Amino acid sequence: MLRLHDTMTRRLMPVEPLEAGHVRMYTCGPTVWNRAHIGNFRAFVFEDVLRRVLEQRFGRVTHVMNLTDVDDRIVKNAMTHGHTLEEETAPWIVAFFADVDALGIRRAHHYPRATDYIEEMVSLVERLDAREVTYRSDGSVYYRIAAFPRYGQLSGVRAVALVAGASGRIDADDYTKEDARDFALWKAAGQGEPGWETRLGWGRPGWHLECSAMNLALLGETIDIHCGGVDLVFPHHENEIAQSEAATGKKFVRLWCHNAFLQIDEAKMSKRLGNFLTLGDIVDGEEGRRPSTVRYLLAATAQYRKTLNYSDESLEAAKGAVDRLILFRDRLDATAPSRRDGDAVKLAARIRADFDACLDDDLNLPEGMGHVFTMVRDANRLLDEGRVDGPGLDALRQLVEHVDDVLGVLPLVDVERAATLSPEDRRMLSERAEARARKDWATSDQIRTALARRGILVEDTAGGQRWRPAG
RNA sequence: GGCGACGUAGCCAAGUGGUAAGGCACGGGUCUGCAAAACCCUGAUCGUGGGUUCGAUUCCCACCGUCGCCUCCA
Repeated sequence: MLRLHDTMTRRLMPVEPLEAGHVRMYTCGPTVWNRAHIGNFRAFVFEDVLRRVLEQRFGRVTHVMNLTDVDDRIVKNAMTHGHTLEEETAPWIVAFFADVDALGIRRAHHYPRATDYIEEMVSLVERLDAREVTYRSDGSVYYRIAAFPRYGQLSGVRAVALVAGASGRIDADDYTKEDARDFALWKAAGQGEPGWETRLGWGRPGWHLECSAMNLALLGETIDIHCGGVDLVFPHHENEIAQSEAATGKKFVRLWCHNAFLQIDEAKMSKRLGNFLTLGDIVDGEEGRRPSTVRYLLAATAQYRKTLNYSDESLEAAKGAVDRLILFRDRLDATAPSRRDGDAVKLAARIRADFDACLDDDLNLPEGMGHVFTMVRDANRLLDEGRVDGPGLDALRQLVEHVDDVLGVLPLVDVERAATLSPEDRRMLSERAEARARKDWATSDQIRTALARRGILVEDTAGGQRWRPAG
């Protein structure tokens, strides 16, 4: 049984969807004001792994991820550039999906944009008005935290302990609120600023409102799982709870999952600190890293609730792990069944059970991969000894497929390989094969060296030469 | 100041009340025309100090260190 750490109760909770065989999941998506960096993608990759496990266990998942396409930064940039909001965000949305695809992240079923749900948000505010948890000030609408006694339950942040501006991230004077803890549901917009003329007046939605409104519209009043980075626990998710539960009177989320940060040079990777890298930086940079390596690093290097360190060495190690796995898959594909049987079927069954158990235990993919690599060693030994028969090969192949159904790196490697070989590379490979056929080692080695400089590693096997991309 | 997380071999990182997975790197070996891959061998007593226990890296306390959240950052 799959169990996940629930932020609300702070314990492992079994996943039991409200509707049998159908999990409803909402994950906080990007604010499209800039290109998302790989720290952001740690969250999206984690959520993708979760989604894949949920699909294995429950069959059906409805996954919603919002695109926040209106916020203070977007408004500011749009005005600076003379863009509409849509013009300002369009390129970043395109870039986001390019990275999602490059990292093999399964696309959510819905990517609602905040700006497409203005009416839903206005209605939600009206419902909150009816519950008397709102108030007006300077044309904006605020949520009165004092009216929601459960406030703070998710984050453990006690109301009294909150110090306005303690993080140094906001100028508290910018807001005219009754209480520093209150937050804007609807923000009055100035002349010439982007906004919407609505029943709440001229303005734009506050940050948290969209998630409550779109959850309600696409998944219903109570959802099974809601995910995001730990930084969203407070205030974002706390505020979502306050909005949603005050409006519906029902439990909003049954299980809250939050992933830890990606760290670089002993600090959280973030736009604000300027210590961030995008997928493009890594893939197009000098090292020429591959998306499959980045995915492995983000998905399988550390358990999702542990801080993960980014460094060139950790990328190198991730690459090594991907190589080991892909070479093993290749070997299985290239191997003919032997007569003798070394119990590979039993080995595969045992490792599969171990792997699944690790994932069931709060998605511990790093531990699961430990079992997988133990299997790779044992299976390679059996293959060396010629002790894997037909059923054994099938079982091992199916196991690799089962593992990668969660890990998701093998298809990326296949794409990378297809894109790596130029016509010139192909010509050199066939020349080398010919040289080898006539035992012209000098020419053969020379071409191998030349290909290596072009990023193609060639190696010889009993079945002929094979190659793989370096980097 | 409030709340929380973490500290395991050169690096990354699992894990357990009974003497510690896996990946990368390093060294030796088998195999190979050479190399690669693969396989074999080799490395840590788990931040520090106490406590509980027959026994703790794993539970408790203190301390040291690192990191995060505390209003629009995944």
